Amino acid sequence: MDKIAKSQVQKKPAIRGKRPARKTPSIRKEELVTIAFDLFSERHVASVTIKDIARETGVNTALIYYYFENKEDLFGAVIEFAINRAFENFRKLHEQHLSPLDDLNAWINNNIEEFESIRKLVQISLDYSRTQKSIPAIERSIRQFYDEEVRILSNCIRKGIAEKTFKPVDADEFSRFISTYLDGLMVHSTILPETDLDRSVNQLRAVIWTMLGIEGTPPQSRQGSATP
Amino acid sequence: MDKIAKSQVQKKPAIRGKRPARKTPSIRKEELVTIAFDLFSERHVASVTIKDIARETGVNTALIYYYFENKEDLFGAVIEFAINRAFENFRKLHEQHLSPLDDLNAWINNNIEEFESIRKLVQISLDYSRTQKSIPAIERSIRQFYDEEVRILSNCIRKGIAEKTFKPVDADEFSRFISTYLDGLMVHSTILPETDLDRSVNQLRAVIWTMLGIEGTPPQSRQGSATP
DNA sequence: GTCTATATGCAGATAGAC
DNA sequence: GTCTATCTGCATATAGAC
Repeated sequence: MDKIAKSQVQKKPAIRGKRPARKTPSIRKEELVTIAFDLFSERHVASVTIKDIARETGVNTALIYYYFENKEDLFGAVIEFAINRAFENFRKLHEQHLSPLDDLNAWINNNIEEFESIRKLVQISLDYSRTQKSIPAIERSIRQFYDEEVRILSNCIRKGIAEKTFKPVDADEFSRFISTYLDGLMVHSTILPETDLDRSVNQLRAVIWTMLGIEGTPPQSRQGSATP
Repeated sequence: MDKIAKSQVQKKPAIRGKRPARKTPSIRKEELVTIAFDLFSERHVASVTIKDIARETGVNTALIYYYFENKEDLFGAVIEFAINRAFENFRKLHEQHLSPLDDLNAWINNNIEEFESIRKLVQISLDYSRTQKSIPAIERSIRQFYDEEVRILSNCIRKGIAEKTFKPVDADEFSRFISTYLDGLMVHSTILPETDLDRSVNQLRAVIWTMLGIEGTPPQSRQGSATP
């Protein structure tokens, strides 16, 4: 009884928070990683200071070193986080749809929906690649991300070809082509912010439809949200 | 006579160099810009120190401040330099070839030949875009670069369509598509260094040939140099 | 035009209180 | 878990000699 009471008393003062409420490690860590992810992708690691991240998160600089060994460690965690999130996203695409065409459309739509977050991931991967540092685990993750993206698309195309709804093409090669184009789109939209995403994706659809000999006009994305 | 002799004498002591031979301002400046260009594109501005550039150029840190106001100024000069060089390169493509098909091939080949230097330019443009700073002159240059690249290609496609050697497509839109794909390729080859450039370009050719309904198989790039 | 020497400031990182 | 205070080192930038 006394012991329990005591332990309760012990907890109370711990809960009385200062400015930023005391959070469980995992929450705080995730919070830091998410914010660092945004900052790093927007401005490059070297241009973002630990203080920037701390300020943006609303915590003190030193706290970052409580959760991460150093800036590089944080950067690693950020890449890992971004890639894992992207992978989770791929899972949606693994739910088997009925037709390869539906799968294809789902794949494209997913890329539109997740455009911003994929763009950030690509950007950070690019920044990482320009680092001299070599962290095998991260490199593996990045490769896996691209492989998985291409694999999903490639499977769907292969299936379509087998079913004769798509004209025969080299599925792997063509998937890589599409993936590369999308990367280009990410870069373009960063360099030229006025880039019309919907138009660019519609153009991609036009090419895919022609290459795969799909009948009819491809579905068009409209500007803004999906709501009418 | 005397005046001429005197001017010759004046020059002599100037030529007596220390470790790094004294150079004319324009040479040195260009040298610094070229080296900075390589470093910035490989490693991002913020990760390259003035000392790095000085060391690589074989001069003293302070000399950089003799030629440039500060690092940002140097960065601006680097972008300007890179874009101008790219523009000079475009001039080749303006020499009118005989057929649109030759023009198209020339355009693609140019992109292969200049791949490294365009990649660096794209990389630096991307880095610049992530800077908060807005230097209108630079932004204009970057836009002009993309516009020009697309314009050249688009003209050639338009001509081919007029001559009925190409199937009708939206020339501007399709040119932008190709340009975007190439940007993607630059990114890809940085992130995934094992990227097979020739294969990727051949795949691009396959798509272009299909989209434009060009008869026969497109010319294939082989690995390595053009020599047999 | 190029160097030596140096000021200055700030970013990354730690110690230790609470 | 979070903060205050502080050290350290290095990068940008300048002054001034040659």
